[in-house]
Amino acid sequence: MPSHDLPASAPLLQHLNAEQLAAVTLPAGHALILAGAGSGKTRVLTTRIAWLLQTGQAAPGGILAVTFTNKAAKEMSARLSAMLPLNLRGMWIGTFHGLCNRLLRAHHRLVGLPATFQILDMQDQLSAIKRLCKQYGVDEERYPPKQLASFINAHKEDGKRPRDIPMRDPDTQKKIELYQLYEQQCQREGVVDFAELLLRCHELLRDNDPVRAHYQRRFAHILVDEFQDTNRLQYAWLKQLAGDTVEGRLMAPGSVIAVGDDDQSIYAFRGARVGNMQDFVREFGVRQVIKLEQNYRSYSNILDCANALIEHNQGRLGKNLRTQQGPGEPVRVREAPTDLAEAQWLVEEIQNLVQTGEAARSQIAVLYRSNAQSRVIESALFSAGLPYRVYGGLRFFERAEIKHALAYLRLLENPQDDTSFLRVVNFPARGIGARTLEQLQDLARAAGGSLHAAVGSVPGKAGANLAAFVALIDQLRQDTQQAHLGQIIAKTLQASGLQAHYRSDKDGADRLENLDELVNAAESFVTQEGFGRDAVALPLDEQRSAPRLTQSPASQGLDSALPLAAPGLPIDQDTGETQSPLAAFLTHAALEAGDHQAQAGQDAVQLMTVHASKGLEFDCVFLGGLEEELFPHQNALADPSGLEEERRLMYVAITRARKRLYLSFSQSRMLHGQTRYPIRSRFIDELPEAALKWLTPPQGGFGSFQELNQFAINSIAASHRQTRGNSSFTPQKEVVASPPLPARKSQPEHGLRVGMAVFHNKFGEGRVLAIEGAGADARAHIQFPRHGSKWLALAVAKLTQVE
DNA sequence: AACACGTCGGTTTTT
DNA sequence: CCGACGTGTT
Repeated sequence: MPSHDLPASAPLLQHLNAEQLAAVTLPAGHALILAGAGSGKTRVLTTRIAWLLQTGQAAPGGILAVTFTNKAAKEMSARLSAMLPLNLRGMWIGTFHGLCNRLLRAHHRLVGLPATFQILDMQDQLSAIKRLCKQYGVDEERYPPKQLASFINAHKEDGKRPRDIPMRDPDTQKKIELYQLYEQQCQREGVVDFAELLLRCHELLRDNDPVRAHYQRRFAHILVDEFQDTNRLQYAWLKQLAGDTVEGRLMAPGSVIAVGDDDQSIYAFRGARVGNMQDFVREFGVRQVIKLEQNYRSYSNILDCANALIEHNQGRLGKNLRTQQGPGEPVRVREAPTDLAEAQWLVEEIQNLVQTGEAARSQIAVLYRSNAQSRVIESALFSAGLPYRVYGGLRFFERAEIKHALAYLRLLENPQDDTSFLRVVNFPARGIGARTLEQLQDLARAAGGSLHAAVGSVPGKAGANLAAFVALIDQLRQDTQQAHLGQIIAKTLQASGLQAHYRSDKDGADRLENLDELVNAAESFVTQEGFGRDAVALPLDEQRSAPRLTQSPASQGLDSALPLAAPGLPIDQDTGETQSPLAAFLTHAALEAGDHQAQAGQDAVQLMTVHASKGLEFDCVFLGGLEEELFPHQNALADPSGLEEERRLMYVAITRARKRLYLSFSQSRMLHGQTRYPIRSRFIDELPEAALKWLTPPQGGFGSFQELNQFAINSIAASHRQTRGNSSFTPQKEVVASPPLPARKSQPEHGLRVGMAVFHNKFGEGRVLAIEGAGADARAHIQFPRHGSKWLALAVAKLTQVE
């Protein structure tokens, strides 16, 4: 390895701009890199690592790079190995959960976990909680399992165990109790949920000085991707790894590089804390904040929109994207009369783009705020015969048949896993009914053991059936002792009766296929992991260098941890214990739910939520439904921080587009089976006119949010004047939303007049309060007794006069 | 044990 | 309007 060899590193640094170069070649120490959208963030991260290695400032074993998603981790690894002919295996590159899992496997004894501990995904966690609730006779109306799950997860992600939670009301106390019981249940069964992986790992580092010291020494270079999305616990975990805090100051000799963009923080709802960025600067004594503002993705009209929009947020770290590309096309804005018309227009526009060769289908994305919006768009695309692909939905390892198969496999590994036991004890059906299981659960609880252990105590026919199930599992375990992973799974599918069950099911063909795919996935997993069989992790002192050829392929996850057992370290002697291929595969299945198995449509229009689009880019982006209460979403409007997150979301959407951006909104929209008449999103009004091209008259219709807002202020003031002394006055939304009375009188082609009684299919009978506009833009303000007052577009609303 | 019916709720999502 | 889920029926 060349050391401090500038010529050698020169090609690596060749195509970097000044900001990027500065970030890549930062001297050791903590730094924050504010990386704007499309500014080459991943490139900087990977080049930084490559540069550290190439210049001999770091050995592979000294590097820890952490991301949120497996996708990001894989991309980083891929780009790194393309850059350097180096062995990546000593490096710790992975997700927070993946890395924590690795640490916990290596030190499972220290944290009191069995070597075979299994990971619960969200579904598993929820069913474990439901089971717990039934067991303890919890009123599921009062304490919905879903709510309990989020209570538990939120506290774990805040670093809190049951005893750390202050109990205010009896309700909270009950939840704390259940959290504690849930913990005990998990512990007894040898399972951990996602949040537990992080918390347990955090506690491992916190409570074991030599372990912590060891990793602190080892990971001299820590790099964090998407730092704005870290939660409290992840940040605390990073701090543990970075160094000890003495009198409030972090004594960290190493280097933590946090890369993120506060303007793209869109996951507060799941615990992300942008505040970690400011905290990081303060607590790590960061002196270097580097901004990557040069954008390599979009034309300037698009960036102008992004910059102007995000400018409306308060308390930003401050950043302005710039580009050397020209203005490009203007950003198109269009108002549609209905959501259906919006979708049809969008499809026509897409067809144009494709036919003129402007863009490939796969380079066109349709983004929306909520999944429900995809329905109309999908049907329009479908009728037009345009191939499309919808992101999201079930992933491979989340499919029911796969989860069933995995449950059998988990029982082979860990018979105590009651969640898995219950999932498959009677699937396929074995005549073990709910009554029997209730009985079994009672017995198990009384004995304080697992269901598996209690099977023998169930009398009669039911007991015999249960015993047969247990015998099946035990037999299977025995029969597969010497088998390869693929064989184990194939045998399990057969012996469990799963295969037979789906074969006899008239529409079980897909599921059968998926089960076959599971065998394939396992085989390719083994092959892939096998590459790591002779991997050596080089500790910083490079004392160990001998390949550990004796390890089983699947122990790859451990091998980097092994050399850490430096002399004097109270690390389990058994970290040399290899994980079986099966155990490794089960972990893999839990931590990586697999690809969204969408249609393999090669060249298809891409449909997804704005959230799902983060990190992606497309030549052409359509963003529909830009309406108040949809985007920004109603539920986010309650507090200013919610609105700001919506704005960041809009910012993310805008910055996905390379060449063309289309924004649209509709005068009416079907939602939850009700037609709504929204007004256009305030976000549209926050964009610079100069960068826009309105495809429909901008002032047509209801006017902007600002206008309504201004009117609201006036009208509330007016109402207050009028209703002075009337304490019961509350500004109703409908009142607030009424525009001023029309100054001009229009020709009433629609035949409506103020004061008239009308009938509407949905809202029933109502009275016309006001009419505004003419022709296609005509709207009436109508008071309905049941639904309050509504502004209806007369071109759209079906109204009939009532005598 | 499979099916039918009624109720309820309904942003965003990764691990 | 539409899907998930839970309860009740055959």
